[in-house]
Amino acid sequence: MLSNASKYAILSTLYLAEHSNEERKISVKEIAENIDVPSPFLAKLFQQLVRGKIISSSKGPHGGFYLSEKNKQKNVLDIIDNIDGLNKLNGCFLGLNECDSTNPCPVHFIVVPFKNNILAKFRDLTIMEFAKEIADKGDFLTLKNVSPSLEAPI
Amino acid sequence: MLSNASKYAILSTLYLAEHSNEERKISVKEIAENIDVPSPFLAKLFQQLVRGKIISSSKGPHGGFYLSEKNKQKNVLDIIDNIDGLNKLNGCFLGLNECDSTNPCPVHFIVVPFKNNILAKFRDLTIMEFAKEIADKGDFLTLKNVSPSLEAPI
DNA sequence: TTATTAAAAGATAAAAAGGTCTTTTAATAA
DNA sequence: TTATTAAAAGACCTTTTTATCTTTTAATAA
Repeated sequence: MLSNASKYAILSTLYLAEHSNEERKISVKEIAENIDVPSPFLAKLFQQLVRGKIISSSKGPHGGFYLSEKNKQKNVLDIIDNIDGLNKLNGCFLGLNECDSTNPCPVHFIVVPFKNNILAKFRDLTIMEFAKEIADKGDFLTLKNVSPSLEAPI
Repeated sequence: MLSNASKYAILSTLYLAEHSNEERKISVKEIAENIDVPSPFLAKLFQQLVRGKIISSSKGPHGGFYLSEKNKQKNVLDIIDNIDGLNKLNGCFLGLNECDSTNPCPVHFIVVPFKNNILAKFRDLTIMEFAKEIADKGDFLTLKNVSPSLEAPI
C-alpha cells in the first residue's frame, strides 16, 4: 500500500516536526540513526521532499533539515503524494480497473470505509498536529527493534 | 498490500471455480484472455498454485487447469499465503516493527479492524462460496477495461 | 580567505517484482 | 507407436524499488 520510501519519509518528517525548528537543524545522519533507516537512502528522499517543499534544508556548518512554518502546515498526505503519488493509495484492492459502488469487487464495501478513514486522518491533520498527537501519548516512532521478536506483529 | 501476482492468482482461481471441473479443464491461454492477464506470467503462477495444491492440472490433449473437490474447499487466504506469504498482509501500515494495541502507530486503530474484516472474509469462505457469491450477483471479475476511463477508480 | 561542515546532485549497483521465451515431459487420440 | 496437445521447468529479460558512493556546491566559523 505504501512503499518503504513513503514510510521512511513519514517517520522522518514527523521526527523533524518534533525535534527541529529554524534554529535547530538536524542532519540526515542523526535522523537515520534515531529511526533506523539507511542514511544515504534517506538523504535522497530528503532531497525530493525539499524540492516538493515539504521540508526545508540549509548547507554548511549547523546546517541540516528542518520544518519552516509553512512546512508545518502540510499534512501526511502531501508526503505520500510527493513520494509515491496518490494512485497507489487509491485503486481497487483486487486490482480491478472498474470497481465502484455500482460494480463492486468482492471486498469493495470493506475497503472503501477504511480508505476514507485513513485518508481523512492523513489529509485533515497538519504535520504538527499529527506529531503532537504522537508526542502527547508519549510515543516515539522508530523502525528499531527495541525487543526483537521473531513473530510478525499484528 | 497484495502483489499483482496474488491478485492475478485470486481472479484466475475464482475463474476456475466458476468455469472448470474435473471433466472440463481450462488452458492458461483461455483464462489469461478472459481476465486480461499476461499468459506466460499466469502460467508461472499456476505452476506454483499446483505445487501448493490450490489448483490441479493435467497435461496433454484436453488437459488444462481445474479445481478438484479438495481444491474447492481451500479459501482465498490460502492463495495469498501461497503466492505472497501472509506477512505482507500483516505488519504495521507504517512499517513499525513494534506496533500493537499497547504501543500503537498513529493509524493502528484504523487499520486493525479493517484487517480483521478482510481477513475474515478471505479465511471463512471457501473458494466455491466466494465464487458463488460473485456469480449470484451476476458479476464477472476481469482486469479488462470495458469502458476505458482516464480516471483512477475509487 | 581558508578550512570545515553538511546538503545537493548524480552515477552506480543490488535486489525484488514483473514478465517472456524455449525446451522438456506427460497424456492422449489417431 | 507416432503426432499432437498442453503443462512443467527453467533460463532469461526488464522495470521498479531500494540502497550506496563520489563529487560538487553552499554556508559559516575561525
